[in-house]
Amino acid sequence: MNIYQKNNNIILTDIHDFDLYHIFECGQCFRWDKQDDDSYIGVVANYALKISQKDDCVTLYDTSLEDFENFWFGYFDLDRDYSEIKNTLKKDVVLNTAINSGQGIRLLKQDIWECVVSFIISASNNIPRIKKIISSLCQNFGDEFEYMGNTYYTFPTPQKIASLNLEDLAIIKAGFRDKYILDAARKFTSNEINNELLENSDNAAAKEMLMTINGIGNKVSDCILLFGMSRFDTFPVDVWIKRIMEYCYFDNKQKIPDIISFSQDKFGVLCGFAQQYLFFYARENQIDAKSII
DNA sequence: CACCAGGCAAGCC
DNA sequence: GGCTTGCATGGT
Repeated sequence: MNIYQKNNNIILTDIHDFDLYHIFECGQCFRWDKQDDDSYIGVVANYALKISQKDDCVTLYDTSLEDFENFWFGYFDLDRDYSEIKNTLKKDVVLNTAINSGQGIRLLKQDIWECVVSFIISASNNIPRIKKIISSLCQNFGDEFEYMGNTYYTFPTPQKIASLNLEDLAIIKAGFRDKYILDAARKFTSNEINNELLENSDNAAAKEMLMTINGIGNKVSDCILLFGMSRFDTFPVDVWIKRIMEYCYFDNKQKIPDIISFSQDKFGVLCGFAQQYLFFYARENQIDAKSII
């Protein structure tokens, strides 16, 4: 990969294992929106970014080299060799197919708190509505800033959300999840839970801590570990993953804990990456209940 | 063809 | 089994 600065843009050439559609549509994030010209605009931390791609050339618009090196490089996980990961996983025939479908997936380095709230909202919900609720949360309670002539909003802090009540939060139409969001904010502001405590815990202890929050169970806590804490040995199982695993490996119904232990045995420290390739493959090919015998 | 009723969607309690 | 909300779906 080569990095150039041109006008106010950062241009990456000869980039591999990187595809905007694969990265943003594999279920890990909710604040990136595809534009009519196939570029994406998203908000991360206190940055907004427009990013486009043509083959092995990627452009980050109106961004300094400093911000790229200090922030976006890490966010897009550009220091990791995905070719090596894919070569290992491709030894499995199912993963080989899944990787051919979403070869450009990368695991984004996301914020723990944002993952906590986002995946609470994801429970029993669909992606367009998840995105709508999160967007409304930010617009109503985040801080406003400008980028390329448009207004964007940061993700509200635990302190900001903890200062709200259920009536305030009703405006985002999260439904029964609003009380869970408040509980999460209270536990993060009281430091009953915080990033440092989580990062100093092993997977089991971190999950246990997260699951003291109302609205966070096994699946949501696994998503927080994988997407917010880089715990790549976790394998979140939602209905899509359950279906594709049953369809490709078992040919019948399975219990979720059995699917998890099967995957952790099979993919080891790479099972978080495997999960993303499988999720994208399942969604792209609409592997649904009808596909299962 | 418009309209409505019932089902259901990245789970959790 | 219930939970909020919004929406695609099929029936009227």
